[in-house]
Amino acid sequence: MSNNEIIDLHQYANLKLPNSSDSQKIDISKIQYTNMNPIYLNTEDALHILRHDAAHVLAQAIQELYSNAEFGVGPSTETGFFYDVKVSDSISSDNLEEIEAKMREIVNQKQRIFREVWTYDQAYKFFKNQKYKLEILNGLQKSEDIQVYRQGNFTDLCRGPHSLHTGNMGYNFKLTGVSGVYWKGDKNNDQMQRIYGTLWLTKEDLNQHLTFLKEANEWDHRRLGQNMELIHFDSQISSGMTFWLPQGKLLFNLISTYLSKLKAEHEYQEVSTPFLYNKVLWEKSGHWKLFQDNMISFDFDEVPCVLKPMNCPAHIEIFRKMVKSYRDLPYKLAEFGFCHRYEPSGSLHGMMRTRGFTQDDAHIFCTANQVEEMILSCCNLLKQVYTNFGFENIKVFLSTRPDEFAGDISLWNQAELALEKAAKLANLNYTIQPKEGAFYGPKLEFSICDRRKRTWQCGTIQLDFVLPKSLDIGYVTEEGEIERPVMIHYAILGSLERFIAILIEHTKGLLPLWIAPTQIVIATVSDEAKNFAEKVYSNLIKKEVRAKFDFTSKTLSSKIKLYTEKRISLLGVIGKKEMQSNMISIRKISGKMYTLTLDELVNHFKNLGTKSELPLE
RNA sequence: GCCGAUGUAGCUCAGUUUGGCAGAGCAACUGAUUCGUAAUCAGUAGGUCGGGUGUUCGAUUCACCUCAUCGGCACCA
Repeated sequence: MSNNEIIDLHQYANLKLPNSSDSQKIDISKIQYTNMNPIYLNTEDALHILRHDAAHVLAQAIQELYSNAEFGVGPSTETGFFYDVKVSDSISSDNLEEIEAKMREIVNQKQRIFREVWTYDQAYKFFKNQKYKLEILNGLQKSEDIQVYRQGNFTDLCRGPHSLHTGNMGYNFKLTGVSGVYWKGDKNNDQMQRIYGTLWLTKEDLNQHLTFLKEANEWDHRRLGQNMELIHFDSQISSGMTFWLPQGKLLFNLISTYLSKLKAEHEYQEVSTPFLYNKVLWEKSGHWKLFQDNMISFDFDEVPCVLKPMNCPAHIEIFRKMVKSYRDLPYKLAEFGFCHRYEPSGSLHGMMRTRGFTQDDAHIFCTANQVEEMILSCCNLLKQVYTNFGFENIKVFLSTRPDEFAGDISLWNQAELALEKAAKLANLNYTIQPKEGAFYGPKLEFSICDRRKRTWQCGTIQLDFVLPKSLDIGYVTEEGEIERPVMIHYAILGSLERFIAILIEHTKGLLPLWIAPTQIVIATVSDEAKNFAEKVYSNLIKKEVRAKFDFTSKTLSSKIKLYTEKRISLLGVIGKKEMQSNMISIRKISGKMYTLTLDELVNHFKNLGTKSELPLE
């Protein structure tokens, strides 16, 4: 065995170890092993083992520093590791340095990591003061061998694998944070603290990751949206709500107009419905029972009222008024509906999670026979929109029946099958999320990641056999019978606020030109160019190019800096040179330069379509 | 809602350790400058130090409460 092999041979070889009432200290050098692939230090394969080592070293350090620490679980993660602990005085982020120093000490000591196999009773006795470890033991069979790993004074119930000593994990790690968690993720359980760390094979990888975290801050939509003068938040006067500044509202309108047009092409009819409703409606629909904590409600004129958290019951109301016969189906409604939800304070997050947001909502009322075709067309339209916005990597989830649901199971099964079939026909690469569906039906969810790689649900297609029944709507069939329509809830972007936030983060503020609220700024080099610049600007405006101007006496350099910070893609520079040649110098934010006539420039904008870039090349 | 951190000028942030007149840069405003691809110069103005209560001769600073934000957790029709 070479020195830099770190494989935990027992784990990988699946060796049969003797049952014994005594703990077995296994010395690897005495084990015969064949047919095993060794894992070497400094390989990707080793990384998750080393991160798991780091979790144990973290726990060991905490055990030494906090005598009364109780431990939960401590796995490796995609970028590092964490350990859940409970100590009598809580651990603050100020304590991390001290813990990290202790960890480095343990790494330095290269403590041998032993794998041991105990009996259930032995383990039970050993962990008698470790409440959470005992709970884990309770979940195991009494006849099972219990595997533990031990290094120094620290022994942990663990499936492994681990490397051979605490030195292998190296020093390329950093504790990154502390957060509160519930034991087993259940809010009814004890509150514990999770200490997070990140660990990499090389110093460069570590620094790269830390830089990534730092840069994620820079491209945060809250910061960028403010620099770009799109949005404003004032949490003291309206927490969890967006103030759209003029440029932001323009962006919002450009996106919603694009969607309106597209939906009209697909025979959706746009409607607008009230914000405020009598609570009775939501009691009937079933929402009140399940979501009253998240609905904003109050008495108004002595009537119990609710601000709509969604648009479906309102669209059902329109269906009731407008649709009588099977001839009217499928009936497709669309609305940019502003919804209010009382989101928990800790979940608010810029425009990603707000208490007031605009759903690009749509509902299709159809017959059972039309369902598949409708869902398929929903999937295809959705794909087209995401592609136009430049999102290629969207995550698709199929969420199935939750424990708390309405309606009967056979309808649910039918609905889940229909969604799955359509997803396959649309070539969607989806993952099933068991029990994550809405109470009234299963759903396809379309999620995108933000700059920090957090996933946010945007689009959704939900099948619903329940609301048409609870709110009692029907249509007359060919045979003259009354039948309930099937309802499909359909949002392409989901919340416009959330989608725009993600778009800002993805593009680092460089919005695709076809929806950039300001497409170009015309800037003068000096006052003598002002007349020509004015002419250029007014011509662009006449041709509906979203241009702005800057004829101030600031230097060109300072203008470039200013509009780079505002994330304006194109700067039209006009000075003496341009005046004389009757040309416009275009500077892309990247620094690339072009010289065009006014007509050429206008034509480029005219031919833009939904392309992100001007075809300047 | 929970754990931890944070809240000072429009924005980014010092100052609080040890209580004693509220600080800087950028932005804004005024004036000068007419400049060629990421910051021209000078001047002026701008803050109840998130809010409340307490301790104190005196609180931005200390204590308690509260609101909000950030990183996570939980929740997300």
